[in-house]
Amino acid sequence: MSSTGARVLPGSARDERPNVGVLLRGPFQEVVRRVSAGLAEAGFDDLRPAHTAVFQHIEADGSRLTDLADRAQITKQSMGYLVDYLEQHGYVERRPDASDRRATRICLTERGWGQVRAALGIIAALEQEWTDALGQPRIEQLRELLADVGGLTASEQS
Amino acid sequence: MSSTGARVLPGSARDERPNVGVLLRGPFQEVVRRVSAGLAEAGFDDLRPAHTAVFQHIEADGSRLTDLADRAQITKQSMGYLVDYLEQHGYVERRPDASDRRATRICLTERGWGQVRAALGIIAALEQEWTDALGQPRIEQLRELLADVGGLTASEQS
DNA sequence: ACATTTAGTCAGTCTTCCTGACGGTCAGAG
DNA sequence: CTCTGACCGTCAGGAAGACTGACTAAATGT
Repeated sequence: MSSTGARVLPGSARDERPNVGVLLRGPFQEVVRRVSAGLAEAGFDDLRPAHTAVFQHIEADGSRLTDLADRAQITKQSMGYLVDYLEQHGYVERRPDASDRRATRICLTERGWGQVRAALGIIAALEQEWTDALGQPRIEQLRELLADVGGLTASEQS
Repeated sequence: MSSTGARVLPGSARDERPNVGVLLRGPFQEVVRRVSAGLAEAGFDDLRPAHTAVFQHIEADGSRLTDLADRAQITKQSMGYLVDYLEQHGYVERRPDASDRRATRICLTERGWGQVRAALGIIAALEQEWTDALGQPRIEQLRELLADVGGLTASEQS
């Protein structure tokens, strides 16, 4: 995900102490790299980083385009573009929404579900690697701290 | 295979436990958002996220285009594009390299240094916010854990 | 001296986002 | 029942930022 670029966080090498931005970036981008590589290896080689925005936010019984766009923080047009691609490649399908004829529900196909399972498996494997290296308690601590920090800003958002 | 959890529902909300990828993404993107917003407010409103790649890797006495491209993991053409823009907007300047007439050194101007200081200040302020909310020891712990996890993969890279 | 490598640019393309405008649909008010 | 405004999704056009391939000029190694 080349678009993960933080805006102008300077100085990984110059500072006495790397700042939190730099510290967070390393592990985060490692996750991105591993998922991307692992999916390609598992046969899902027609997916690009941007498509994670869809898989990450779609609900089990299907979601509306507008909802997906909101959650992924992109415009509905951009989301439409991503969904078009995924539909052509058999990962999702559009179904009419029974309760609202304006809307369509974006649903995962069997192939789409396979991709989700694969991605979660890859992340679980990576977490296991980290656990093997640092020990279960420290990873547990890391999870907790990240959740706490994430919670600070999640509540601020509208 | 990935029947580990059998859970495999997509979406951050549906899993019993968010995976590490999701946990890392929140705080990381918060840093990105804050730096971006803060720089714009500080008058550096002609910068885009991609320019991070330059400021992050440039050395105090200037760097070569090729070196910057290598460190940022993009092609030298793409880096050239970014440097052109920053040069036009007064953040960097190209100087001939005394020891190699093929090369030019990309150096930060005074404005470029100002941007670097501003970005570091914004990150420091955010870290202080987190410290106020969670307490110094926990943030210290977080730094340490992130550094450890980052160290795992930094050594793997060729 | 000549072949190879290296620094940087030029040209063209592709992906992924954006804004603006539009047609179909829903829902509440008169 | 119809009007009006809000909402769902698509179409059209454009820009940013990355890519590949081909090139010039300079340095380096044999």
